[in-house]
Amino acid sequence: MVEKEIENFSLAQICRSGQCFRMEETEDDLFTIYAGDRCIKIWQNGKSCRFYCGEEEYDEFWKDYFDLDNDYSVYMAQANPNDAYLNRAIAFGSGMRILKQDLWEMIVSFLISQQNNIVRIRRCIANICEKYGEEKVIWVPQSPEKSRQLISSQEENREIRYHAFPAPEALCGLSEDALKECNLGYRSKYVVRAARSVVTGEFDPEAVSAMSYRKAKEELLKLFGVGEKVADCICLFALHHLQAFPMDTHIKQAMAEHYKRGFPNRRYRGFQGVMQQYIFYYELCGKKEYICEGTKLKEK
DNA sequence: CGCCAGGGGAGCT
DNA sequence: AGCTCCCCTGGC
Repeated sequence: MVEKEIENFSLAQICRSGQCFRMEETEDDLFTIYAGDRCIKIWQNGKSCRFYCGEEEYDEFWKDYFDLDNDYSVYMAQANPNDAYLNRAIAFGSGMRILKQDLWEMIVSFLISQQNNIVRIRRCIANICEKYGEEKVIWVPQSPEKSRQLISSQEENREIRYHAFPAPEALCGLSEDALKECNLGYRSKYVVRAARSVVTGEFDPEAVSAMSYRKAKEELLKLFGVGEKVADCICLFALHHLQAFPMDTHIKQAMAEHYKRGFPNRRYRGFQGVMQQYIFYYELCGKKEYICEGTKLKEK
């Protein structure tokens, strides 16, 4: 059990931001996050966070995963004071983080994301995890009420079974259409071929992780089904290349409306991706009329 | 049934 | 860079 006070960190916002498809608010203020073969429950009320894991796991994995050593107020403060739109977006998503997710998982997730909506992307990923991911077990407090108290004895805990994200080896032997059963549609062959590329060594995640943004993107673009936008999403959400600026339909729309002369890349050199994420989240969730209920947003 | 949109991509010019 | 065509599912 790890207790922290964290500034500019909102699991609710990250959850809705579309960079992570295996994260949900299970109960009020209680989040469940799956990452690779891990799973964690986190309770958050404002700045107060309670990670249901040991100090060791927090230090060696989750702290880095959520980019918690990085001070995002530095990025936010860089916004041009005359750019009212960007400042609105930043204020709306002030708890945003760019996660450091698993490379293989992000390749598959964003291959699936193309011509697809977020609800269905989540379902597709849940399907392939359930069918091809290794079964895992963790222990969590048995009820939301109890989760609000500190619990150390394991008898009071309850086991949770879940499925890890499938390894490339679990998918490389499938026929190209096999994942249509998981609702992937024509994207099935992209995922199967990507798995083969990894298993044959043609695409080496370790090596790509060590590359610069340019080189990594170049390698990613070699994968069948990976184009500009998907490559940039992977660079941003797995490799933490904060200069990557994925141009999806929402962002294109925002650019056309608010940055007719192009996004000021000079000004935000090196962290355009962070600004992109504030804008994306604002376009996705900030436009409709919402009622705020704690960390939850309800459509009016 | 048709139509279209959902965080595109490949393969051309 | 811009165009066409391709691809699949879900909602109306």
